[in-house]
Amino acid sequence: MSLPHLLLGLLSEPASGYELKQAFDQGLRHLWAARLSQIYPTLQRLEEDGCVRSRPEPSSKGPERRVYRRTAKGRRVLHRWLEEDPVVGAERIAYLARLSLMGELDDLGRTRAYLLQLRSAFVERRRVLNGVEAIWFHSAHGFPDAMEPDLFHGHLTVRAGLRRLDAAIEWCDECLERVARQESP
Amino acid sequence: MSLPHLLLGLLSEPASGYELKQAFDQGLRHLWAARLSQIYPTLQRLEEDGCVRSRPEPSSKGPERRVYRRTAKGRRVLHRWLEEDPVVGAERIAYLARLSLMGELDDLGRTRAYLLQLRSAFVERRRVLNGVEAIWFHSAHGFPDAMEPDLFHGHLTVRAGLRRLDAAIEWCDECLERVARQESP
DNA sequence: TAACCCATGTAAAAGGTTACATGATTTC
DNA sequence: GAAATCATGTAACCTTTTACATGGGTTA
Repeated sequence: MSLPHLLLGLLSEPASGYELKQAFDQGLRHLWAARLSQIYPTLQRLEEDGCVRSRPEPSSKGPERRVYRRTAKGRRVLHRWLEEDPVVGAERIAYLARLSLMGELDDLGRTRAYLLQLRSAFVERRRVLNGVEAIWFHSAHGFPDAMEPDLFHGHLTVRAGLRRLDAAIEWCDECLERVARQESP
Repeated sequence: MSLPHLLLGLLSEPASGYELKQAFDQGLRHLWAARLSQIYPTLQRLEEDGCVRSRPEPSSKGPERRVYRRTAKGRRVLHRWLEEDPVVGAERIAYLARLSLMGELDDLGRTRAYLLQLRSAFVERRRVLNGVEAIWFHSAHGFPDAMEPDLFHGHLTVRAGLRRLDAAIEWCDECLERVARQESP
């Protein structure tokens, strides 16, 4: 749906497929995911379309790398995509879809266990994202009100992640209380 | 990834493909989406696998319907899926992924417009979900602490949606303030 | 010397969207 | 008479996952 555009966006600096995968895992991992087996063919297609150009370069460690650079056309395609209106309401939240059908089991103990697992996963993710924000705080000039555009926008989405996780954890607590009330009225 | 399981979950009552689509649009629309062109073949595959059985039935209005029923095997498959551990961290949030790359445009006016569009979309969705919760309140026996299992679990996910939307709207406001400070320091 | 990281890919299958095709009934 | 709703599907295409395949260099 947008992997080619995301790759173009990450190619503000020249990078290999392997590095782009790492950029996904570091910068976008709470927003999107991509496997190497998807990234490599997508880069090839972007090159066929003239949005990137690549050339092999020797690597300090390991085999030769293929380094991709954004072309003028790639930049135009990226900007056109960035200027589109936001798409809201297409999210899929598998763990909630499953929860909403768990009445079928008629086992509130199982529901409680599920909610507790969700809660600890959220707490762990919040811990990690807090660490990410701390790195931002130490490394970004002008934090928080005079940052470089790339860092500023990246930081906005980190804040979104933290707020979502806080909300998710509070929701888990609300649910656990309601399960308790439902179990022993 | 789980459409067959979601359809099995929605088939607590016999239903046609068309009705299952409506159930998606009403009950799961803030968690998952599915098109009719995906639902019909998936039901056929579930029937081949012995998880549902179908028979044609006359319709009061319009053409003949094909009504599906869950089999004992379908029930077992569903329960096994419902007992799996929750999968967290696979969500894809396209509008945030795009925002995180919008530094490329170097145009805070565009960022502000994007955030305002997001905000009003969230406000509208919250309005709709509040309506859904009001229907729950009026129609569910024992609301909120002695509800039927299906309704109870469905309501938990409505609460999740409302909390997320509240968090998303607050986040938009935080971002808009930061954009303003970034623009005129 | 084993495990891990670097680095690139291909192939098959599954999941999902868009477009096409058809036709009856009800409501305005 | 037109538009919306009811109702079922197929075909082509795109996206994503899973599994397979290869091999050099670094570190414990």
